[in-house]
Amino acid sequence: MNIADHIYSTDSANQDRAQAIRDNLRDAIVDRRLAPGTKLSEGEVGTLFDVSRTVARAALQMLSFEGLVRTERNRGAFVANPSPEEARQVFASRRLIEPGIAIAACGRVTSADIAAFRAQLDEEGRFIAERGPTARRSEIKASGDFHLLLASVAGNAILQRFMEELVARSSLVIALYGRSGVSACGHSEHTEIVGALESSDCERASQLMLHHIDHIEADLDLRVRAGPALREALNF
Amino acid sequence: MNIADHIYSTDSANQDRAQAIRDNLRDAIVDRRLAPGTKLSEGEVGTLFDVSRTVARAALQMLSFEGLVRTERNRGAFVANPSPEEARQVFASRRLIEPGIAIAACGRVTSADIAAFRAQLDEEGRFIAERGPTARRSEIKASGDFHLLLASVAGNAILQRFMEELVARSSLVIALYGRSGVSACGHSEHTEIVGALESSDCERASQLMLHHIDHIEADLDLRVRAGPALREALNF
DNA sequence: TGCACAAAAATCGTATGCAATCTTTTTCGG
DNA sequence: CCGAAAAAGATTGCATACGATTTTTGTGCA
Repeated sequence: MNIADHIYSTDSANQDRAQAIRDNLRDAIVDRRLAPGTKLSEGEVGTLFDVSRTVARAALQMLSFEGLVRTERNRGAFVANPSPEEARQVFASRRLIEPGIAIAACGRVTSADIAAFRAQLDEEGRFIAERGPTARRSEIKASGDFHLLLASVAGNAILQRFMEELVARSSLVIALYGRSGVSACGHSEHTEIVGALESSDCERASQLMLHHIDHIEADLDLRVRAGPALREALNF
Repeated sequence: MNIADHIYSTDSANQDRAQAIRDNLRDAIVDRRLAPGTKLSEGEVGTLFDVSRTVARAALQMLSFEGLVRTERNRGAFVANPSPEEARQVFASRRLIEPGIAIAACGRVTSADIAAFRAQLDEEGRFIAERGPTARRSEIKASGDFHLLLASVAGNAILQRFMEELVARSSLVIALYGRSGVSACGHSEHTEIVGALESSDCERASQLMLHHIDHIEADLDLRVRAGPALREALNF
């Protein structure tokens, strides 16, 4: 567990240290520096971030609300290990919400937003071109960030938060059940969506988003495997 | 603040006392025993429920995640006072999500579910018939419970949680900005929705739900008023 | 009387301590 | 040598303690 090498610096006026720790841990979970099932003990988190157990505990509680960690009474917190059923629910939720978000974003998008999308797409492309596990992680993260950017453009704080949770959980799911790298394919789809936004073709943006989600889910192998079940049974 | 007269008894296998307190407070907020803006100090909550500040604080943190209380650093927690803009976002989110939930529920509904819906509708009707503030509160709660029941039938735990949050926040919004009692109207619409579910007319159920939400929102008066703004400015 | 400023009280943020629970290791009988 | 019970160790749940910040109260001066 070598997190905490990013010093969660003066990064914005953080009301809470707990929140900063949560953000750090979430990033670590989302891009797989922390594998599903990993135990996150209050004490360890506390020492790593140099805070007391109290605040470490608060951070873990937040992550548990987001579904990124699962806590068991008197046992502790673990990075979530979503079941295939949970994975399906995550994607069902996204299929329901994201096309609507695309439409909302389409109705409000500005040229500045388009520029931000272009920058985001460039970054995605860079990571896809690179090799190595670090680039892979960054690629997953960037791909998620595209969807979060779209959600922020849509201008609904509640839906944005829902999407933050869904995107984070999707990353976990993809890490666990992802088959190939649909990455390149996903990237081109992102590009198409931005194109639709730019030409204010909201209906098309919405449809593209729906298909995009379908493609991502289609790449998953959600058959129950002996491996995870066994690991689960043995308490990991 | 005379809550805690419901003893949150041996009610189910309670994993956490904090969760029990959260549920209690949430109910109190949703049916207006706690008015928006009310201060919820950690100490007071703690003594009321006979726990330490630690666990009271955890409960308040949960409510803050759900958007039912707003916490200000070094100042404490207050029952949320949603702005008109927030209110709009709550209903925009519901318009996006609930029609889809109706469709999902329609595809999975069993006869046992239908019976549960009927029972729920009966209860709603009872409270509408009654007079007095207590019945009013129960009526608001029952109306929300209808939507939660629908969400549970839909069988997606994630969407169900989202709906729990949205319904709770809606109750706050209605309490703040509700004009009349659309209650009777809402009740008849609920009945229609159950009818559509029973006849497996998913498309109709979805449309009815959409209109239902529109009707609820149409009953709100979301113009910015001097009153709340002033109270807000004066720190309440 | 009214206002500014200071002291007091209340409340929050956080660390730490203790009991309860779970996990691991040790020990003992077969 | 192996398995089961017991002890030791680790970790969580919760309460409490203390400094920091905010709010309220009290007091003196204009």
